[in-house]
This record gives sequence, structure tokens and C-alpha cells, in this order.
Amino acid sequence: MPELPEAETIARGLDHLARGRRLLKARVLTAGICERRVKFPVGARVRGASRRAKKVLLTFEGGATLLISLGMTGQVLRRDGNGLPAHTHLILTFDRGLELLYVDPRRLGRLEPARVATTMLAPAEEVAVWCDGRFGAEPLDTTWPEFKRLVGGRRKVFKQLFLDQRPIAGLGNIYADEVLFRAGVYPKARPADLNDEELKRVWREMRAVLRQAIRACGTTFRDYRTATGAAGGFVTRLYVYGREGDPCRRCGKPIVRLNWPTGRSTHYCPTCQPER
DNA sequence: AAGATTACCTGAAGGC
DNA sequence: TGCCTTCAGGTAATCT
Repeated sequence: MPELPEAETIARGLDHLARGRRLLKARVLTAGICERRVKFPVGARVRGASRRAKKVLLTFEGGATLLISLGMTGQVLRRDGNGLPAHTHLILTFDRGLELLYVDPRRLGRLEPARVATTMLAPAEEVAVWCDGRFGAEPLDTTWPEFKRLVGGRRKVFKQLFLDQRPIAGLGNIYADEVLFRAGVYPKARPADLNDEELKRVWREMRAVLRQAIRACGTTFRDYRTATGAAGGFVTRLYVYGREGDPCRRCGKPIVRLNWPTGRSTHYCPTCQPER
């Protein structure tokens, strides 16, 4: 499930593969995967690939920027051989023989155009401007005072605060659970009820978990792959996600899984993350 | 108005 | 064996 580390890994792979390549052709196989307004900049060279929150951005010279929202099962893969993987929805053909595929079994992902003219902006600025109002702070760029300002005092429970992309953007179900375990914070704790020391642990672990997961090229449970088709290695480093009933790596007691919030799940250790 | 719930999607897995 | 139900969870829309 692509969250921030998976999107970052895909963006880095994409940047490596496609930077400087000229787009020759875009073939949409599944109309529903693209927003109507998407106009592929055929003829333009790729300036680079980057990431904001869980989104991958492919920026072209001339300012066109394609936003790739990966949903649950979206993959960006380099085509190898003549056949196409099942659920291929888009083929981007570049010069010098590169073809990139958007593959997404569940079709929850979307391709969108950028919202602002980007020609005059450097890539980092462009990404920040484009996304403002839609996504909150980048976790890895957030200092402790900023984190305290964004999160401290809020009444919304921590797990749901992390799933809401408006305050801080990039964590999903897996990393939210991992961060809260490593900080020793109960998932239903409210930031307003925590002291500075506890809040600071959440801030520190948020950044540590994401950095470590990026280093491991993300977490592959089933569908997620890097741009070169490799699986992410962080799954062996998870403390709680997907470990229901298994012994806690800190205290040995069984990891608990809640069917909460509605329609999803939360994993935690009742001993290491006491309700208080 | 914020918080909660549902729709979108398909493959895998489990129950009978 | 095979059919049916449930689950996975990112995001936006809808409801309360």
C-alpha cells in the first residue's frame, strides 16, 4: 500500500529512469484512470520526478506536471518485453526505447494534471505551491516546534489525525501504527491529553520510521513494487502492522488488532501502548 | 463545521 | 470443487 516511503521510492526510480527523456506517445487503455483534463505533453522532455505526500509527480520541461495518485495498488513500472502486465491502464513511450506503464489492479489510483503554471518555479517550490491547501506538512521537513503547533492540543485521536492528510501528509495505516507503537502511544490517545515529552516521541519516531522505510525502499505486503519491479524490504522491520497475535518485539505479549476506525484496522501492543 | 461513514474498485482468502 | 462473503485502505464525497 503506497504511503510516503513507497511513493518516494517510486519517484526516485522514475527520476532515474525518465529524466531527460522525451515523451513520444501516451496511450490510455482505461479512460477512468485519467482525469478528463489530463493533457500529456507529447514532445516534451522529463525534467524530473518527485514526491509530495503520497503522490508521485512527473514534471516536464515547459511546465506540464503529471500527478500520479497510486491509490491502494498503483504501480509505475518499466516495460520489459512485448507483453503487458494485467491491469495496465497507461503506456508512456519515451525516446531511446523507454516505456513506462501504469498498472493498478483495483483502479483506485488516478492521474491528474498539475493545478498551477510551473514554468517559473524550481521543482521543490513548484511542488509546494501546487499542493498547498490540499495536503499538510511534509513529515520529514517538520521541525519539533512545527509539529507541536500542527498537532499539539488537538482533540482528534492520533491514529485518525495521521490518516487525515490535512495536518501532516504522507502516513497511512501501516506507518501510523508503526509510529505510535515506537513512540509508546495508544492509538486512540488524543494529542491534547499528551505531554510534551510524549508528543516529542511521536514526532521523532514519525521521522525515524519514514527515513528507515525509505532506506529499505518501502514496505511490500502484496502489490507494491519499485519502478524496477523490486519488492520493498521494510516488512521485516514492522513491529505491529500485520502481526496480530504475534509476540510483541519489545515485551513478548500478543499484538492486538482492532477493527477500527470503520472499514480499516489498527494494530498495537496493549502493554507498550497503555491507554494510561 | 468537524467528525464519521460510505463509495469506489478487484483479487485473495476463508467459510460452508 | 465452487460459490459466496469478507477484507484490504487511499481518497473524495456524503452524511450527521
